[in-house]
Amino acid sequence: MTTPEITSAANFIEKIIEEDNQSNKFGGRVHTRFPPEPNGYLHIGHAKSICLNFGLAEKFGGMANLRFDDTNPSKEEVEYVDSIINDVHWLGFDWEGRLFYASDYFQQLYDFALKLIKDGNAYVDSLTAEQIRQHRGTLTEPGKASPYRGRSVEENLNLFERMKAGEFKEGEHVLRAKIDMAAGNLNMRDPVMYRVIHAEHHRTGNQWCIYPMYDFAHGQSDSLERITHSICTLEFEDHRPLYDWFVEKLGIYAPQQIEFARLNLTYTVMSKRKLLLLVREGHVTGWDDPRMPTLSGLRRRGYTAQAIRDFADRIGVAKNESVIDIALLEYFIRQDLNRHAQRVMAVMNPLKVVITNYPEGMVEEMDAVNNPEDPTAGMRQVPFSREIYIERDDFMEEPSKKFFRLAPGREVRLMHAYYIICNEVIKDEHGEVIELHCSYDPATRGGDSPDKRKIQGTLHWVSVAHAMAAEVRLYDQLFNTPTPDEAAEGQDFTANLNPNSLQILNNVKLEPSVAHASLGTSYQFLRQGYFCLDADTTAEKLVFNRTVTLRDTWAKIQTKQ
RNA sequence: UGGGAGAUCGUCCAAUGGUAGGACAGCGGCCUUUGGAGCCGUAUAUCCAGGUUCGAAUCCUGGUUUCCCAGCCA
Repeated sequence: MTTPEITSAANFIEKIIEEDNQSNKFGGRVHTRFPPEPNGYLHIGHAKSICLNFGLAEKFGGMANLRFDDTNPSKEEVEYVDSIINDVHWLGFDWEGRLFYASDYFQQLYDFALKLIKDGNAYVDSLTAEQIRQHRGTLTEPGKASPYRGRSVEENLNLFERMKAGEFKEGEHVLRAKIDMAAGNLNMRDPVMYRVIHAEHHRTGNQWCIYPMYDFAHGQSDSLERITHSICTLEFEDHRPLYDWFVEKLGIYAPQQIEFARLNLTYTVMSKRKLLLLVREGHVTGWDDPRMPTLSGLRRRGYTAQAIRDFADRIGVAKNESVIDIALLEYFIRQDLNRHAQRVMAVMNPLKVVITNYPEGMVEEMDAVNNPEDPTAGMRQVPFSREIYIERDDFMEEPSKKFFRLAPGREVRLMHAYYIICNEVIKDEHGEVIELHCSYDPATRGGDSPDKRKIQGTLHWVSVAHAMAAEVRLYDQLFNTPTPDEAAEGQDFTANLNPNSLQILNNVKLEPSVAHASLGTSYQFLRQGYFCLDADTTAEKLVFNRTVTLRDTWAKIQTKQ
């Protein structure tokens, strides 16, 4: 990789770790983990967390685990497990065999619960969910004790064992921690530890019908794996006292939890719930729709792991809730692809040009540089002939002052080929331009003239006889507002969906060298942007996705006018 | 007086008592066989009010304001 090191200042988590190493808090160990719930596909927000956790381990010579928080069988599926494993790998991280599941610890967690019951720190409650909610109190008023709070250890043990044995229906009983119903922190008002769920678990099958709540599983899982720094997002800040309480009552190893602000991006949404809704309601074609902020979507769109990692490095880590401009992500994919993508000529919206003084039937193979940023990328040959396609937007019958492409009487350069002058404009009966008659200067072969005369415009082109047809999918932001979550009164975020987020071009002409395109390979379509071959490609039809446009100063000039 | 956490250029992130700096975005220019890339330059910020100090983004006091929490979700 030629990507230069992104050097950012130490973030606050690295500073904490440095201090911990100074004080020998964990004996110099650094052990993190990325703990997703397998209830959806990973998105770029997760990438931030993955890069953070695995990056920290790398930086401090420690380890990072991958652990699935699979405590709720009613929402979790193996499809998600597989995609998550694949995505973390794709990003370029390795858990070195330390792939764990919270469900690995179900027996241990059950034993922990038994201890808490025996010590009088947990009890079986038989209130309904609704009653529990009412007893919890409100943000400003304390809760009140459940009538079952005083059950004896024996009775609790008996009931809990029968919960486990499957004697009760869902909702009949739960196991609760006995803490403080008047706590200002609602998480401490006797939180539920276990609930009955009669559902098949993707790993433990029907072995269990009671499942630990996340709050009773997560901290202990970190403890069992001897995680040193349990990094999580801000909303778990007020769960930390609860995790600390469990660890203390259980007398087990105590990791240190550190919270950071999750990633938000303009023009997209970043919650699994909302992404799932987009998929379920058919607003996108699937989790890997190239407009989705999922890793599978970005990958299909043509984003590289390197670009995403560089992005994650650059945005930093802090506790300040922030929204990153999507332009920053685009900057990093352009940077990566500019250095690595082969250049190729593609005409999106073809306009036929006949070069009247070029011999009929003649074909020349023109030498073309594959990547001016990378001398090792070599050269290729592109066939040139009497009839070519150029971009319709590259011709203007009455050009404005700043337009320096083709126009009647004007000379432009055909990249890697010749200078041409437009002599005649052919129109159909509606006045629509359908063809241009031009003449070329044979002395300018290769795109350079002996007299060194100044040529303002350089156009890309494709030989009519050699052109390959393709479908090209142009993507725009999925939402038409930077903050789609802020929907108008009475509407939800789907009201902000951009109806024009996908535009399909069916008549794209490509130079023949792309015949060898393989899935996922990125090209720069000269002067237009970066594109990659899509999985929808068939033997009959090439399909390309536009990853991102090139920066376009002409477009900017136009919008200013 | 419910609990917890934040507030620095337009957007992110730095600066931990000593010249407020970087990136993206913007603007201007140079260069160019991609109106790409690259290069150079440039404007813009410490939530507010007091206080401590030779000196405050940083420390103290008091405000303002934003976010999170009342799932048997994670």
